[in-house]
Amino acid sequence: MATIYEVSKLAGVSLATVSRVTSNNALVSEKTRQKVMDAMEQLGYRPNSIAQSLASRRTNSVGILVSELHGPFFGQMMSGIETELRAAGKHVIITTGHSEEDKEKDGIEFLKSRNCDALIVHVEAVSDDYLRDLCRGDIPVYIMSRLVPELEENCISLDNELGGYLATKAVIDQGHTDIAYIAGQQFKADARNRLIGHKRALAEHNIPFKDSLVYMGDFKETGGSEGLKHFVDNKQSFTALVCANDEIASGAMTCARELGFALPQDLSVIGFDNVILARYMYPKLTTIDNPVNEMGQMAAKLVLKNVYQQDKLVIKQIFEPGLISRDSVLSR
Amino acid sequence: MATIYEVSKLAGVSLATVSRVTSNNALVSEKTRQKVMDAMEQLGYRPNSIAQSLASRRTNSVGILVSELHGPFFGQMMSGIETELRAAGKHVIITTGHSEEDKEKDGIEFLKSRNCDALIVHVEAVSDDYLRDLCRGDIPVYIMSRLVPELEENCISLDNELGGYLATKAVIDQGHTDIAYIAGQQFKADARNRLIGHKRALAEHNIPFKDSLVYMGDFKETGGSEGLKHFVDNKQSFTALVCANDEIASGAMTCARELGFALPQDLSVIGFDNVILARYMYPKLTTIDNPVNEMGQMAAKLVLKNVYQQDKLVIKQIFEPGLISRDSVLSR
DNA sequence: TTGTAAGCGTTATCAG
DNA sequence: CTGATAACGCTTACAA
Repeated sequence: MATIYEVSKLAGVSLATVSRVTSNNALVSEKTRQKVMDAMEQLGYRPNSIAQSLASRRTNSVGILVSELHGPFFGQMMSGIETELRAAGKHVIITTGHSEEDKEKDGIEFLKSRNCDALIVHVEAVSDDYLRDLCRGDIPVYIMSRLVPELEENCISLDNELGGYLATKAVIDQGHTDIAYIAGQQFKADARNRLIGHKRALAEHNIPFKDSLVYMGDFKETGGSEGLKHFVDNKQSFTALVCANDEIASGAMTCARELGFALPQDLSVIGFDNVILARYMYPKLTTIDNPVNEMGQMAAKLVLKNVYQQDKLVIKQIFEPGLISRDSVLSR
Repeated sequence: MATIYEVSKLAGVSLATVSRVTSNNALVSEKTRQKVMDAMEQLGYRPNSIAQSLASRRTNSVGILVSELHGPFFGQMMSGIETELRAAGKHVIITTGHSEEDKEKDGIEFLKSRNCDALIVHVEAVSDDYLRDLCRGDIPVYIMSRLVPELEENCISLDNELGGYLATKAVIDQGHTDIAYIAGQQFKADARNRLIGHKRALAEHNIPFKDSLVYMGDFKETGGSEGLKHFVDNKQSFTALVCANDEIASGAMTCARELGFALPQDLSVIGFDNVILARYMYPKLTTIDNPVNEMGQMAAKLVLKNVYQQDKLVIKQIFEPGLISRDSVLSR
């Protein structure tokens, strides 16, 4: 591979000048620029990004930490991030935290050791304090889908309370008043806020909140099936089921069918996230849109703006969820 | 951040010695090693990976090119690759090709410019010739889910012909003889081979192959719905539908239901890939397992072995698909 | 507008 | 087993 040295020789200019034309930021006369370009072309020169990084103290890489590499949620998120960053010539280094504290911290260390210019993390297990500490370090960190007090500037998040509210309101608007709720793990802020939104919707419509109609599950299919069984075992009666995410809804629907419910006639179900599989389910799932892809793009823009000085980018830090009506909620 | 220089000073040894203990490969006396370790500890020293790369001409990064970052198929694949590589202290730089020739080539160039030690690519649009050329270059390239003639050594692939055979055989074994098939785009080798397997299964069971029962679609939901409509519009009669992948199956099932079919009573459907959503569909989809996750791991092992000299790893280049029986195929 | 030269933080080669 | 010292390929003051 040709080096900048050979280019400078062939073009008959100094190293510095070649560097100037490649980085395209300093003033070089059109004539010399052309000479240099020709030489580069002729030698098939491509700058060595490692050497560039070492000298400029900038790697043009941003580290991404997600819980999992698979799953529609993270897929959308990474997709949004990568598209935006790639277009700007930056690359993403991706690693996983598996929603476990140790692994999340480990992933972050790993990324830091890789000299990323910035980090975009989706962490669930690590504490707010840890994050505040982390943000005090020398590498900029941006946080996805989580609003950390004192770190609002670094967060891209969804208004989960509103989402929870909208979900429950959607079934109330269809005439339901006996409404069960399967929640996510309450150590996760989004799960907590969605539940709060649920309660607000009930209160606003004068429907008394009953503990017996809430099941604390987790964000997985099994959470849904266990939740539904729990309600049935306890002889609760309800015509609508609000689920804290789509996977829960899927598990609950499968289970409901096994227990002999006709869907959506005997039971209306609403999810949250509008993850791809919501479209594939039967009946197609009514749910709350979580614009993860856009949020991913926005996180990328945030780093482009703050870290790479792309000043005119407009940033939006809090996103609003919206109702996606499909076939799983029936009017009473 | 402390540098190797400060460590060497504090430990009272030379740069070279510090380097020896960090890279842990040369012989250093236990005593000096300890001194150095202490100094590193005390300074919170972490080697600068960029400088290491520049000096050692090795980045410890492997470039991954997938068609999309979202979607269960690629999720599984990346997951397999990342887990394995991360455990070995290597990192992955991920980018996308969107199944378009230009973008795939572009992605590869991007990765090359990033000085990756190796590339693992899942490309669909680029020609075999291009890949053969690419492999002649100085950076090792490994190819996922595609068997390129003359490049067998660099490929990790699935026996798609066998998979296609197994899918069709599965419905034949359940007593079906009128079998429709919705294929994927025939410029993709896997789509072609699955169809060949389908034909072999028919032939082996003395079921005449009829052109009218094959629809050339694409690997998406819409391919499934269009295919099914096509057969119905042409008044074809069939009791089983074999789909070239799960998304096609999903589209076909949704469409079938809209057309008034009861599933699986009126129509048995089988998919291919055993992508996560297969579990979520109703009825749960019978399909062919495509062990993408394992294949991803294996690709990673291949680079660990060939590029990073982890010699004792055992490599398997061709994977076998298997039948996953669920609820969407009914016995006649 | 262009050139000179000093880093950037390591690894690797050679002596000792 | 340890130490000098020259790369690695580029960026960036500073000078001209």
